[in-house]
Amino acid sequence: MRDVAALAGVSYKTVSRVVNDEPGVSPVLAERVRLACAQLDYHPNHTASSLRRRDRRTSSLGLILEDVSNPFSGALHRAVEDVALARGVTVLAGSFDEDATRARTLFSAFTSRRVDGLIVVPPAGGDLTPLLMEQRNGTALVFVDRAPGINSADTVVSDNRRSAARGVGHLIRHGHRRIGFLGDHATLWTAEERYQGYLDALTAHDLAVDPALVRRGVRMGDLAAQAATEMLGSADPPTALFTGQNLITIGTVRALRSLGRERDVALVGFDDFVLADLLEPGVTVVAQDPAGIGHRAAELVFERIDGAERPFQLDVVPTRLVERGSGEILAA
Amino acid sequence: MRDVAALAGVSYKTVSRVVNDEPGVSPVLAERVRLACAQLDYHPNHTASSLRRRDRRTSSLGLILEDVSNPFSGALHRAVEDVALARGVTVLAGSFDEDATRARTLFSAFTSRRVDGLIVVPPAGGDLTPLLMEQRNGTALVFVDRAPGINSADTVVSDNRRSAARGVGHLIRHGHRRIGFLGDHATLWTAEERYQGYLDALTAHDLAVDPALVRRGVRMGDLAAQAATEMLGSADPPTALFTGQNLITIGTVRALRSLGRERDVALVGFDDFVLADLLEPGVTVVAQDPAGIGHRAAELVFERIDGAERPFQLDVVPTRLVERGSGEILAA
DNA sequence: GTGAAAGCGCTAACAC
DNA sequence: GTGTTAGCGCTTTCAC
Repeated sequence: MRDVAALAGVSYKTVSRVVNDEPGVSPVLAERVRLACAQLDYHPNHTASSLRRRDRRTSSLGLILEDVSNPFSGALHRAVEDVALARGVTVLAGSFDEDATRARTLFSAFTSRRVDGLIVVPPAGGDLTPLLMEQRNGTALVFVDRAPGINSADTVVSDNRRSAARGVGHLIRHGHRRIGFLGDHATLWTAEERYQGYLDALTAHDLAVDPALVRRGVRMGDLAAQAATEMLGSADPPTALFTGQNLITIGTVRALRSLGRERDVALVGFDDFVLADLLEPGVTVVAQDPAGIGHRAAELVFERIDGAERPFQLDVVPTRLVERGSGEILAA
Repeated sequence: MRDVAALAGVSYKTVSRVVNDEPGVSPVLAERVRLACAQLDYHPNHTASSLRRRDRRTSSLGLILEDVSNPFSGALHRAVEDVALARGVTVLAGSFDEDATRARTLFSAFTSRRVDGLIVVPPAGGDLTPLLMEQRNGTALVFVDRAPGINSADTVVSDNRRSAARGVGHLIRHGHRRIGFLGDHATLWTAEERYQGYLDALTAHDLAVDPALVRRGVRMGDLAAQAATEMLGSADPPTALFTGQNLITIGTVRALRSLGRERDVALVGFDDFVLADLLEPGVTVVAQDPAGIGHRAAELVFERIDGAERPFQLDVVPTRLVERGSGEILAA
């Protein structure tokens, strides 16, 4: 920048004014400065500028996701990016991979870079204190996908419990009385919510909960397939299955296939997946809206960055029940 | 940091030494400093430190992808992240969405933040000059997925041409003589390479190229479906199809389904997709290795950051032919 | 309208 | 071992 000033024959500060489009520079000088910038291939150092700036803004956002390579995270990431881009804000994203230590590493990488805001999928069993301290220090904070127990930051989640109940209700309405539940570990907030939704639906229809029809902690597709196979092979098997997650649904489809019962046992899955409609039968799902979640989270984080002072809010993003065939199989 | 120094009763510099684990601080003082850090909830400002540092390193990497929400980009991103994390490096990622302007925006956001290295999917028709200038200014640069015409940076790509030839050869070996090609626009480097591979395979087996069997620029699934339908409805239809991209493959599967010809017309697709094995028949594909590409690209970028001086190299990551049924349908 | 000087949080170089 | 001073690239404050 010094070189630019020298070449343009103006002062340091004038260059700064031109670069930042500040008013009060004569057009002649401004043009001379711009020329010098181009000649020297000058690029302003954003990091130095935000260091000195009064507001300390870095125009960057940290995004702590479960795994940038899974479709849910990807869609959420993309939505955040789009909102951020419109404001000239850059996104730092990372995967914590259900590992609280890795989440901490990401967190400190982001805060040491002084991001203006943080959008975080809270790791199960992770300690949120550092996040909340940063929030008090002025970093905008929004939780997504999972609601931490405490009401201490804006939070955006899917309507897990009611949507799960709706999915199970759908099966009940198709005549099923024995509905199996295959879900993720109870320690995962979303998994627990969806399980509660399953229970809600059963009780709402005066159906008893049979522990033999509940399998939790079967996130891996193989585990899910095995659990489904066992359940269907039992003395008093279910006529329908509700699966609480993507990979579990897919594992279950595989199991039904290899048992040759995919047209016989009804299935509703939580969370959509590509090609669910091309399978035979198509898989009925409760579809989440990850882009909607990301979009909303970005809006909230920017409201806070812009200084909004209001109580913390919990936003619940609606889901859609997508009927494709598997969920409409009638009870025998 | 000043406050920490004051509280610990030491100088500015001593704090810096402790924070950076520099040798030559007495354990007593070090402990006092660490205590003060904890008490004041002090977090070093990484951005200020890299400003002053001799090497100017920001320990950050820019990643310019087509779209963070597509599975290929996601897997690549994740692989880069993992290599970077192991070195304490943070990744900034963005989607250019096949829009050269958006790519430029990302580029300048990243360079103004002084990333140490840049991993870039070069946009079709985009101007690479700014990237190459940054490279000369000392930013490590690696191109991925598409090889720009020029040999002016390390590049990591899939073995597009030969893999496509292999896929088409697979169909020929199953007795097909009339093989349709459905691909993306010729302006896309990968699409062109795959088309050339298609031609290679035909010529290698002394088969004529019939322009009626070639449709390019059908990236949208609908377009692909329509093109496939038309081709199969023609007077002298193909007995097999080779599709040059993910979405095109899926669109084609839909078309075959609605024509009821999925067990009759052979299909090999370029690029794998989830559940390809659960369709009936399973879809045979040439599977790329996006994680492998990302991993290699990250290695190369860090080699350059570490000061490696060697000619620019072009790394070609192998693909796998995954036989699942659709590609093994024999010619009538 | 323009510029000089101070200082953001930190590290480099060198003195003690 | 430890502290002092200068300065990274920039914006602020305030004087002209």
